[in-house]
Amino acid sequence: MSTGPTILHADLDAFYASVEQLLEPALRGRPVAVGGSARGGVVLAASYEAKVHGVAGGMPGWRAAQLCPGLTFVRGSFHRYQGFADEVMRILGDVTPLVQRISIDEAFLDVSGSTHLFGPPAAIGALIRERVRSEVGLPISVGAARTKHLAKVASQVAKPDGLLVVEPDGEREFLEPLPVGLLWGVGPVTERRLAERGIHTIGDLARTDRATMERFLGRATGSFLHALAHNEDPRRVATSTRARSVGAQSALGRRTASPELVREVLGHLAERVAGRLRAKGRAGRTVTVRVRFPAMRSVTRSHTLSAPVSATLTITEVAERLAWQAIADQEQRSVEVTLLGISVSNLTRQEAVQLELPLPPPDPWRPGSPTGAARWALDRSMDAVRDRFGRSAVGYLPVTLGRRAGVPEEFRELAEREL
DNA sequence: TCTGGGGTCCTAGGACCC
DNA sequence: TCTGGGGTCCTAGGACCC
Repeated sequence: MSTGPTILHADLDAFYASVEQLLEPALRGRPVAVGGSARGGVVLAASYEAKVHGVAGGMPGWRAAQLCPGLTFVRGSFHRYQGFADEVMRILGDVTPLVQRISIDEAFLDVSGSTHLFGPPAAIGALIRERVRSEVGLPISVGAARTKHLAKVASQVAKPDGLLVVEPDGEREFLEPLPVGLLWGVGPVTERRLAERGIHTIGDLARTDRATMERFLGRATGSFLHALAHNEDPRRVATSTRARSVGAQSALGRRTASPELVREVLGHLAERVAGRLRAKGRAGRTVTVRVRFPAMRSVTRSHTLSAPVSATLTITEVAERLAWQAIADQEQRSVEVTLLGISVSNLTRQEAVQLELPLPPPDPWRPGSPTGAARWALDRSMDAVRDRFGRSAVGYLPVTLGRRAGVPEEFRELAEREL
């Protein structure tokens, strides 16, 4: 049992934007936004030169342009990112087999068994950074500490392009002055709630009694943060858990919710979701639909079926019914929607012979449509055609969807990729 | 000028069961 | 006379992360 700072957190800096600067030398040293434009859309990633002006991921493009004159918008080379990230992960794997990848561009490493080969954690961190820089060409920050959580905080503090080792006897001193927002699980809302009580730093948080925190943050969050502020690491960062849901959504701009639009969008989303479920050999009992209205007001409606489903048409039908429930609840004659989404949860393994039950009697059940196993078999054969000839080769819906708001197809494909 | 897409987890109320 | 207590599932909303 090691007591040294043997957990490393390695995190590529402004990953998408750094790749763009690597691919296009003219962008180096300049503020870059991946995604969006000065007229609209959303920024998916920003280079550090843009971040110093306040540009951040998730920000509307027009706002980013306002904050940072001279910002260059690039569309994004989404088909390239996975390869660069995989290269980096391969380098991490050279240091230790104990690598836990937690997203496309970051991973935890347990290097307790590697120090006899590569030296102390600080040397290992430096080696990783040097190799990633020289062999891939990207900046990466590394934090080292006794626990995963603390290592992650350290890498955030080390950014950009830095290395920070927190020695065990310096942990309290390190955490004390840091803003609470650096803790995993403290977002803007929690940060504001804490600030209202005069709690700004992790030190402030550690001095607050647990009961108070649980009262205004909820039991789980309160006790969790209490433990973190005292540098206990109660939550295991989950290792390779199975997906609990599969979903897809699509921003639409601002469109009137016509039957044609709803059917077409939900049909495409169901095709994506159901296809991914079948590819994983899974199916789910709960179908959830999200409908977003102007001003970011969104509602969800869900329905749990008696048996798991993964057939495109079945998911489409349930989703359509749920979406109209949500829209009808708005009590307006003409309803505008800005986003539709479908998610399937309550997942189980898809058995070879699928018993996809018809919906209960009150549901609109199309008399002529193939049911249950027949639908699933039909989907499987269309999956096979798509595997050979591409996604658009065959489907239930004509690809007539007009120009929609939203991100390039390659971004969705990157996002839905398994790590 | 009007906000992406993929997820996870927590909370709270109600239904239902024993 | 007038209503326990615990557990589980479902639904809806929301915070958060990358």
